[in-house]
Amino acid sequence: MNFKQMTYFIAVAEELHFGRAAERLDMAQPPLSRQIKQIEGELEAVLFSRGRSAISLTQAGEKLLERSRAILALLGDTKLEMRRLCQGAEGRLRIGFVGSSTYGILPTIIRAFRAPIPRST
Amino acid sequence: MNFKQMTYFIAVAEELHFGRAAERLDMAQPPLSRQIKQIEGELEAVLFSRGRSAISLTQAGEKLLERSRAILALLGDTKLEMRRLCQGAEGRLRIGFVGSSTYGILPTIIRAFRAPIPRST
DNA sequence: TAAAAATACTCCATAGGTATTTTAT
DNA sequence: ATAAAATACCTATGGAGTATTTTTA
Repeated sequence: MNFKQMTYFIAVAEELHFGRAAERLDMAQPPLSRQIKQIEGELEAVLFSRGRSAISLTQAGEKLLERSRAILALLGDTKLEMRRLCQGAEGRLRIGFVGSSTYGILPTIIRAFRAPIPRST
Repeated sequence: MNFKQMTYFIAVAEELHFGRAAERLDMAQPPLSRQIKQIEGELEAVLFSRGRSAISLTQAGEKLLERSRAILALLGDTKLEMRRLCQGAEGRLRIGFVGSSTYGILPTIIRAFRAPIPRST
């Protein structure tokens, strides 16, 4: 089971209809059915009760829905955190030097930043 | 980023050495390096400071290690829960009927369970 | 210069698509 | 009989391997 399969499962669990879930996921119905089957195989659990004009979540399915949402939320949160940390790192970048005047050396620093990174020999 | 990449990242973060991490993951070093690079690209974050004889976690890397462990723990927990629910479902299966004696019909029930499921016409 | 990571390339597994069949009301 | 899910088959993306190059202490 992977994150993509979790989003697939959540879509089917919310729509309770493979066709509509596939549409919402912008994919075809057969690969969606197969992915759900694969999850069921891997977990050795039946997640949906299939009937012609109504599928419903089993007890295991209900639980998995809950957990999948929690896991995906934690993942999303982590991605935001990563972005935040990078911005923070940029925000903390300060350059200082000791000398009588900043103005003389500033253009040199700027040129150094803009120049291609030299290879070591 | 997916679960597999998380386990890759955790291995490198713990070993602080791509070669050893690859060995531990029972895979070659180049695909491991590529997967880590791919994570860094997706998250737009540098996770390791690379030096010749020492790599180390950046601040973002430390955070991701923490979060990855939490996410994988939650996933493992979920899988156990699924198994537990299925066992529970099996445990609740009871068959009853109204009649004077169980013994006469029991072999019939057993045969019915063992027979191939008939197709509807 | 040597140990380690990155790159180049090749191959294969699997996710996804289309067409079709099976199922259940 | 019909709507919906499952199956069959094909294609293509990308993950993993081997060989090699690049890096830096």
